[in-house]
Amino acid sequence: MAGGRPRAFDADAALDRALEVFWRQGYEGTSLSDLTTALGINRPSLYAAFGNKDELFAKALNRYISGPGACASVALEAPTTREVVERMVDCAIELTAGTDTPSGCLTVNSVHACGPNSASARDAALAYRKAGEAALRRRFEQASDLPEGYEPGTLARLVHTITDGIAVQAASGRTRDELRQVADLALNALLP
Amino acid sequence: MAGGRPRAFDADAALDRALEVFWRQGYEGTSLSDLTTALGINRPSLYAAFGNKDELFAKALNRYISGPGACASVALEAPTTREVVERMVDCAIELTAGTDTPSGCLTVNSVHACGPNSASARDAALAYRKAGEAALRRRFEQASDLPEGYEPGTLARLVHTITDGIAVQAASGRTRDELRQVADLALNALLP
DNA sequence: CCAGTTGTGTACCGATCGGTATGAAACTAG
DNA sequence: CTAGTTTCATACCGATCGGTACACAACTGG
Repeated sequence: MAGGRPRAFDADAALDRALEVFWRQGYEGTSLSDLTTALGINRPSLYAAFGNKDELFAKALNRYISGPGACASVALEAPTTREVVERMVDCAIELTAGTDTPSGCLTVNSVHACGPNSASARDAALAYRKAGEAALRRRFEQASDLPEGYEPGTLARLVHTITDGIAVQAASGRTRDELRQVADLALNALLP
Repeated sequence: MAGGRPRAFDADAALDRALEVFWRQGYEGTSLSDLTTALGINRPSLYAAFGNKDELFAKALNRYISGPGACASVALEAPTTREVVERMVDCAIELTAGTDTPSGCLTVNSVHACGPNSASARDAALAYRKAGEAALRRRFEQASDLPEGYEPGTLARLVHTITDGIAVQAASGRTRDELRQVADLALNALLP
């Protein structure tokens, strides 16, 4: 049992770069050549380290959720309903309209990859989205300060709808400050 | 001056089918082979009638805006601010979660086509989106019943954000009835 | 009939797609 | 050193991509 030739690149850093490419160009808009040039490695190394394109996307999506997108699950820990929603929306704005990262949301983008060869990427994104919304609903179900007439499931869906909308707006070029105004208006109307 | 061989297909009906394919699969997810089989014509006929893939997409997008998406501009004619928003949101739900048409919104989908060869499709979608939002803002600017503290531009952006979110939710599989509940909650909070 | 024009069908173009075979290079264990 | 193992680099695979050349069919005006 010997350990062969050491790999000449940092797999973690490479995955980060893959995430950035998928985030900017989407699953369908990213080719293997785009990936190999961005990662600075050649094709066989990519396949040996990450599997095929679908698996690499799945790993990048994983990193997206647990890295820059982690604020969404952290937001659930806020004490009040209002603060949960507030942090959730703030997270969406920073994530999708931040200046250091591509515009838009990777999961929202991937939902719209509906070509015949994109089913696996789309399904992976849908699974994360579904789980995220279920967690938000559970958080509201356990809340004691939910305003009268607000159903947990419906509120969760509305918040998710708004953060999705923010992602689309960010992908359309809307700036962070513009989205903050929109978010303030929505928040003050929804949970005054 | 003679009129050559008559074309063997209905160009209008073909364009409708092209729209449906782009709507369901997105610009990047739709190949020329998908189009020719869906339209029932062969490649040279498609190119002679509609130009290249980009031009066909532009024409399909045009038809989308002036056909099923026309409810968005009709909504602006409603008498009150509340009704404008109400119809706008209803339009988004019917358009993106209707049972006779593909799920999701073509312009929202196309914004997420950000591969290197999709710039023209993306730009066309962005132009329509920008124009639609400007029209909504102008409608609110001329409104006399705008609630106090509501800025026309911000409200227009929020409504657009919500309709975008609805489109994403519809593309994710959410049903029309679920979206109606979400829309009701949002509307009652925003314009009680 | 003929000439001119326009659409149709087939068969093809170079480029790129995702994915891989192959052999040399770089390491570890003995 | 050698044997075994893993990675790297090149070069390639069939399939599909968007787009087109070309010959023939179907029409109109004379």
